[in-house]
Amino acid sequence: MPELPEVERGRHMAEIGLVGKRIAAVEIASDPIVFANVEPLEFARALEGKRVISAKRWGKQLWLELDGPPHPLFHFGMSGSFRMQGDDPLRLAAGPNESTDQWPPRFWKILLRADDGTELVMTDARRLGRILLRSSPETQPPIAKLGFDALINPPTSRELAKRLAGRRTPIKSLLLNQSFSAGVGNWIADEVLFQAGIAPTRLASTLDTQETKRLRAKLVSVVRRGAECTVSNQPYPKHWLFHHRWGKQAGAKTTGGDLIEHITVGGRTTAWVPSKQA
DNA sequence: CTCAGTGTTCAGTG
DNA sequence: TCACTGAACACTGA
Repeated sequence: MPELPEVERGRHMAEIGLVGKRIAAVEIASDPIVFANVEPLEFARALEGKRVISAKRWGKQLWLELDGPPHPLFHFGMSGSFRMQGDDPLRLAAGPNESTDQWPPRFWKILLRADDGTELVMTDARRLGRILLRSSPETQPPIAKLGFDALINPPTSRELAKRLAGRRTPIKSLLLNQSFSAGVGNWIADEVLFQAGIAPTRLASTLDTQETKRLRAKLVSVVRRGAECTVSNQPYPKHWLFHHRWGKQAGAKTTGGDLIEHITVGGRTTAWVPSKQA
């Protein structure tokens, strides 16, 4: 699930559920992969009793700023999400396997209980997610290595043009590079390029001024609208490629009736509309 | 049983 | 050293 909008949803959930409260208890699932060999007891002890000052996000990284270090940093990998008891009426944050009728839900990795009883968990079925502690999250890797976040500090078209110059890689690959544009994942890259009318295989350095302007505008609008929809449990706009791109269906078409083709770019399945993207 | 998959890392290449 | 590529990772569900 988690590209920038889904992670923003997690941040929002943590903001509503935890910010301003004290962490009364922490439960850690035994998982040396997701916790990268941090001792469960040590991890729990680092958080218990601390007050949550804010919930922050950069790209796909999400962290809680506590009233003292260290601060917990979450990455959702391919299948992670935050869940809160009683939240999520439309189950958008839950995969079909993550039934909401058990608590903590299947595949839970960490449970944070606030001093008012609110409980928030991170689940991760595929275990490609990570939970770390950082003394100063924003100045340390992995966050320190990330590029711009299209929701927080998008570049101007002029700046974007500079960063595109000399990059001999398909524009889609560059968009997926987190040190270039943090938070962009596979379907967002495809959606942005579709709406901007740029073929995913185009070498980044070959985009002209108009294309760069469109790319910049769509990067910002897709990410912003995507986050708004995901946070508020609303579906994405009906004209988005998103609704038609899954499953590699032969003959799949956009809302506008244009044929969708599936190829591989940068090692990832890529949906695009040849008649609209040059 | 096989395979794809909303992500990242790392060894290998040029 | 840098930019880039592709396999590997781990697991579920179709």
